[in-house]
Amino acid sequence: MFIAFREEVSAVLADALDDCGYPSDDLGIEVPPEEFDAVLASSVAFRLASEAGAPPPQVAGELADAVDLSETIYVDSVATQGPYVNFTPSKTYFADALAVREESGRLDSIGDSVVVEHTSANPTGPVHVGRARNPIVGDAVANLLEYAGNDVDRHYYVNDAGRQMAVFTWAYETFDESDLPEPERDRIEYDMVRYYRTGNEFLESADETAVEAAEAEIESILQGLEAGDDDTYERVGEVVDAVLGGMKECLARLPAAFDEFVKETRFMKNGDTDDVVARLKSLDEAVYEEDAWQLDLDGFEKNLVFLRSDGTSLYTTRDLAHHEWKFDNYDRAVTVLGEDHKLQAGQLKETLGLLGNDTDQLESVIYSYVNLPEGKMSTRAGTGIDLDDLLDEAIVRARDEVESRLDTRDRDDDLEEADIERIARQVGIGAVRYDIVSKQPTKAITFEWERALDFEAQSAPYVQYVHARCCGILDDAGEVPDGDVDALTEPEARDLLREIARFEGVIDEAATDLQPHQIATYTRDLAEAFNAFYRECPVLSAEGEVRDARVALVAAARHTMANALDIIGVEAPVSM
RNA sequence: GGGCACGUAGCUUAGCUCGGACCAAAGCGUCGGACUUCUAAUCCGAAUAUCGUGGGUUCGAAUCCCACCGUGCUCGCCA
Repeated sequence: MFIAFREEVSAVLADALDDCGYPSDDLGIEVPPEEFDAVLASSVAFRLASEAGAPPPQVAGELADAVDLSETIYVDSVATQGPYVNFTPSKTYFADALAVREESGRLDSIGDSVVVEHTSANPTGPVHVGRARNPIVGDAVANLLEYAGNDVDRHYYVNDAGRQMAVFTWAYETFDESDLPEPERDRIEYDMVRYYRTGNEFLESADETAVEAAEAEIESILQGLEAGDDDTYERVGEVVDAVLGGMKECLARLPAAFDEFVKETRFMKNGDTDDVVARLKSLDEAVYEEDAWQLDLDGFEKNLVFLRSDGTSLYTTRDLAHHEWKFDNYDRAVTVLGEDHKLQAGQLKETLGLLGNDTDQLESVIYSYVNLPEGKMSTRAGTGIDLDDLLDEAIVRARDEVESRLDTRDRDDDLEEADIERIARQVGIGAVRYDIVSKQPTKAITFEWERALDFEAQSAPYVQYVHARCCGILDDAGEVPDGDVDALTEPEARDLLREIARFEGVIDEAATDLQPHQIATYTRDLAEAFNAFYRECPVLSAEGEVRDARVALVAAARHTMANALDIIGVEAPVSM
């Protein structure tokens, strides 16, 4: 509806401008304020005024007269309001909005295959809140692109060949269970991270000879990986797979699921990294300084080292091979990454271009880390709030809320223990996700328990509640009739239809901008429109055509809300 | 110090990419109202803003440009 409406407006307006002898490169199409009936408007008359030698309202009138609506389906009428040219929707526009169900917001396939890489946290220990934006934003970006008609794969790139993993492997093989503190939680990555922390502590505080011996062992692990030594792969792989297994379980609680975990060692073993290194060396930008191969990239503040003086590759070297593999297999590649990786990402893209790749197909979504009031979270140092703890606490608090509301609850549907548990989980985890996904990712967040777990505010339960209300009405309404849009005469019903019709446009724009927070903003607009309708238009007590149409509208609203929540990864409760 | 990002009511944010009906929109908090009626995790109303500061471009700037201030990130043969 909205997208077709917009296309119709563009077409008829461009024609009208041509007919009047004005340039049609700038249509000035915008969304009018709420109080207008128009779905779209144009402010182009402002800019044509001086050329036309007439005041903007007069130009607007001339254009409105020239607009030909004989072929349009969704645009019903055109009118001027001062300097603005307003386009109002037809009955078909509202009727189509009333008819949306499960498919609400899903755009036609555009046939692009897209890989969304997100999270990709090093397998060093429990997922902490500092990085929690990554899986939450990443999952939403992937969902969004899917709704926008792309064929999406979700990848987690596993850094299993870096120095960190070599340190971890050495620590795991060196220290004994008895040297370690009790694990914070009964899951494998909490068990394993104790080796990593103890190992790092040792490297920082042990005497020089002991550290040298340890470093020699770490170095031999890195060399083993570089040489493709099977035994080394196996040793490192054991640690990586164990820790990653636990992290997957944590992420599954959000839930964030992946189609593939791509290990960087894959691009070492198959020779791609060596191939990249050879090609990099032959570039004009390649320099050999201080025994290390580097790239002197234009416009970057530091050289990109791609081969250490000991001959081993670096993260970015392997990532180059990784991205060429993505380009071979997908039309587009989107990466969600923290702002601290921005410089590296810029160098990666530049270098991929030098290697002959079309870098237009690579896009990033940058987010800033969640910090504690006292500073950064770190797995190594053990400073940080574990995502598991945040989710646990969210569920506990949500459960308290559910229980405290049981006494005053109007609806007599007798919630069972299983329902209480379900609602607590949906609301608790939903609130955490919504809080994160509803903000622009570039804004810094300082973690505070009270704020992260605020169920008031502009929060998940507010929009989830609308879905639950819809489900409650539909449960009692029986079969959902098609409904006649002419029976929906109240402005609140019309406004709700407009919001529903707009959903596809919101998805289109949010997907183009890779900004899932626009969907979160939309859920609030939709919720407000529904609540106004709910207040003014009784559904079950209405009769005949009116009741049928209102039931259909509730069904359309319910599915639209469900899909909007689906995109941002927040569950849609059938009751609350 | 260089580069990048962010700065909007007391607090948390939307609007900024694409300037226009914006003398700026929400939530929390404050104050006052609405449940014998489809779930009150709801709704209605009141008060609260030099849109960081200064300049510029424009018929028009929260939105674009420049400078400055503040905060964060970054400037490793780490990732």
